[in-house]
Amino acid sequence: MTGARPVAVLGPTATGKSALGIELAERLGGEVVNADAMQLYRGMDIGTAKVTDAERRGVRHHLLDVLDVHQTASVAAYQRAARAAIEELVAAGRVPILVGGSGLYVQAVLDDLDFPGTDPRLRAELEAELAVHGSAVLHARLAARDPAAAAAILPSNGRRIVRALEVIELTGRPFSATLPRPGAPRYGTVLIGLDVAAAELDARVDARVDRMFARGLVDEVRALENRGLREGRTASRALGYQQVLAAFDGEYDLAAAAAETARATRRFVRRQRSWFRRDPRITWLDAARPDLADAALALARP
RNA sequence: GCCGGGUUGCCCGAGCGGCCAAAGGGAGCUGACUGUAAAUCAGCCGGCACAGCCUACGGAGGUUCGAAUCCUUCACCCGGCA
Repeated sequence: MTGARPVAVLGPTATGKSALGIELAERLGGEVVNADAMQLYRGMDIGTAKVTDAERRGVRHHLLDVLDVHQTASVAAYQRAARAAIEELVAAGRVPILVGGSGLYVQAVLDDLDFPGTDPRLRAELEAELAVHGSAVLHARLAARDPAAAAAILPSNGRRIVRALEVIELTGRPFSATLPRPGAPRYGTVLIGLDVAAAELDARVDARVDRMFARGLVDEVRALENRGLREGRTASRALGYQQVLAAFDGEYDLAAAAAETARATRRFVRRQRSWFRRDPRITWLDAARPDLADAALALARP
């Protein structure tokens, strides 16, 4: 019983977060809580580089495989489930290790984000309006009802405008369109960021994509297609899956799908960096350093 | 060997005498981000001593007040004829 604080392992994809998470869990007497939006899905294994049973080495993982591909993921639901899992672990004297690269999901757990409700019908109406009239029209409406939100959301960002209008409609209150500045992390969590030099990460991404295809991503996608992958708003967009589906549709061949996946992943890495970069609570470690686990451990229990 | 088509910025590609540092796309870089977030969206993207200048549209030369755009020639690529 170490009594160590919860740890969050963050950073861009392909830096080895999963492996470090398992190592920390072993050495701290903890369990892993997934913070990766796509690994929530059952059957999305190869393309999300989900850790296998063997790789888990007996370490328990939470919030993996909790959604079917046709279901739409939701940060709010994730927030509830992840917090519940963490609180249970803490109560049981186990150390929660939050591992993942979905910035918003991580922040939803560790920061004071309250997600107002949602209403499928209202949402559908707004989306229909968006499709017909365009985002500028909706933005004008937002400007009239919530000037602050309108100022923070660009007129071209239809998705965010729709959600803002939905919240205002539902709650009668303004929409928080800006992220809260990071405060003290919930549970006293220690935030550890993993990153590697750009060239090295590019190489890792290429290798990972090659491995995905070599290990049967195409078959995995085909199987998931039968389980409603195409109907899934979230899952069908996942890197690799999206590209393989496009190849099935004849947009390009599988070789191009692989190349496209690698490219899209690199873009994704950039967005992940720009998300995590501004969080001053994160202590960054070079994922390539040989004593990575020890360094992380030293941060976890000073 | 002859005839025709082509060579544009990191890549693809438009331009066909001035309004061209050169449309558009991609790549790259930066940023926003509260219920699809591996999503959605934005800015930058030849250089500099930056309301101007320099370099640049395969190479060299020429016509013109002015050329990526016209002419000559050389190189390479593609198609047709020998």
